[in-house]
Amino acid sequence: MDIGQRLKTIRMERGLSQRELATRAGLTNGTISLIETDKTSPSVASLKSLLDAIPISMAEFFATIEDSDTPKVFYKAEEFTEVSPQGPGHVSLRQLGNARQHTLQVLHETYAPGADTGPEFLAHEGEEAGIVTLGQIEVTVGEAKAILGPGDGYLFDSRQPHRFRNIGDTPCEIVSALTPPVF
Amino acid sequence: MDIGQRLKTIRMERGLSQRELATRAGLTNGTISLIETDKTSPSVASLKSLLDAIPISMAEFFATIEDSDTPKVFYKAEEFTEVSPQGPGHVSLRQLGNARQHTLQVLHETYAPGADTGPEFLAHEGEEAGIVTLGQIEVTVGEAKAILGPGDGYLFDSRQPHRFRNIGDTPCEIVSALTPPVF
DNA sequence: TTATGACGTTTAATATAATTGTCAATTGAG
DNA sequence: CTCAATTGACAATTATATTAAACGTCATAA
Repeated sequence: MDIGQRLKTIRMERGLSQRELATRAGLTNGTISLIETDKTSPSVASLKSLLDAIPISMAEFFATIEDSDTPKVFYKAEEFTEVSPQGPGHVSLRQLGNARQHTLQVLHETYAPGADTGPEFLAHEGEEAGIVTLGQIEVTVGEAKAILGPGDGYLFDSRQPHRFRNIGDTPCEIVSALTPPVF
Repeated sequence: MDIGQRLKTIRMERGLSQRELATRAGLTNGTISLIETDKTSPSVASLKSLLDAIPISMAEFFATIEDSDTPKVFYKAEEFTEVSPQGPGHVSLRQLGNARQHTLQVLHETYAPGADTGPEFLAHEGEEAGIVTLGQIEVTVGEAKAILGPGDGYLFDSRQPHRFRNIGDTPCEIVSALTPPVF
């Protein structure tokens, strides 16, 4: 994100010193120094004060920092967002991009040893497919059941009840795709 | 601004509980409660974590909260932004709206007793006018000098050197307009 | 009824942001 | 050059956000 660099750039553009901006915003120059050098993460109240004094809106401030005009295509591993209902516990579901803006949802799933999507079977509209990249997992779809390893895959109508269980003693990773997105 | 209400609304729309969102974001449910009830102002780092877990971008979050589609027309007194270089000390210059987006700049100026824009005369492009609403002030424009009271006004080419001094013992308020904006 | 679980809130302890005072480096004037 | 003023950064203190654990409420089920 680099809030600090962004703030510094705007402040310089307007020809303001840290002290000048500070007095306008009702803060101190020290605070601005810490923010600009990324030694602290300001409260939104503090940041709002600073932006009001420049002046520039919060939306503008963050717009140029994160949303580029060109749609985002590439994602680093750490940019994936965890969408597992219980957080990254036994089962981790790391989503690629913001599925709400697309018709396709891709997940990087990790099942800890013993992890289980639960005895109550999942079921929802659409199609679902995936390929195992690490470890082993037992997949149940309707009446069918299989144990899949690296390189193996699955593809089914999501309206069929399904369940995933890591019955091994090592973590299992799957790259999966859903359409339309569930979350 | 009401960050709390905004966060709560979005969270509810996605059908998330405070605890669920907290674990996803790596924070605690208590923190979210405090934020949503406006009992604390989160750091931008914390807010980012929450929004990433929803997920929604910072720009989106603040866009609907402050920038309405219809341009802003009305401003409360406390929404004015202080643009005095030294902050609200002797001289307070409170700007109406964001002049950078307009060709007209309106200020609510307050001069403390003895306040002075300085012996070095100001000069810049454009026109400048104002009406005194409270107290008295000595205005010098070029060779001309006058003492103005409530109801009195001035209008001149800003390229002429000018200076404002409150020579009374009560504060002086002026509503002034500049075009184009100076700041 | 009692128990159980999920929910949002509150409180005391802790981690972190913000202030204060100071510093060295830079800039401009004499 | 020297001197004074201004800048951005830093260390120590103060203020505040965040945590962890509790609470009270509301459901649902035994």
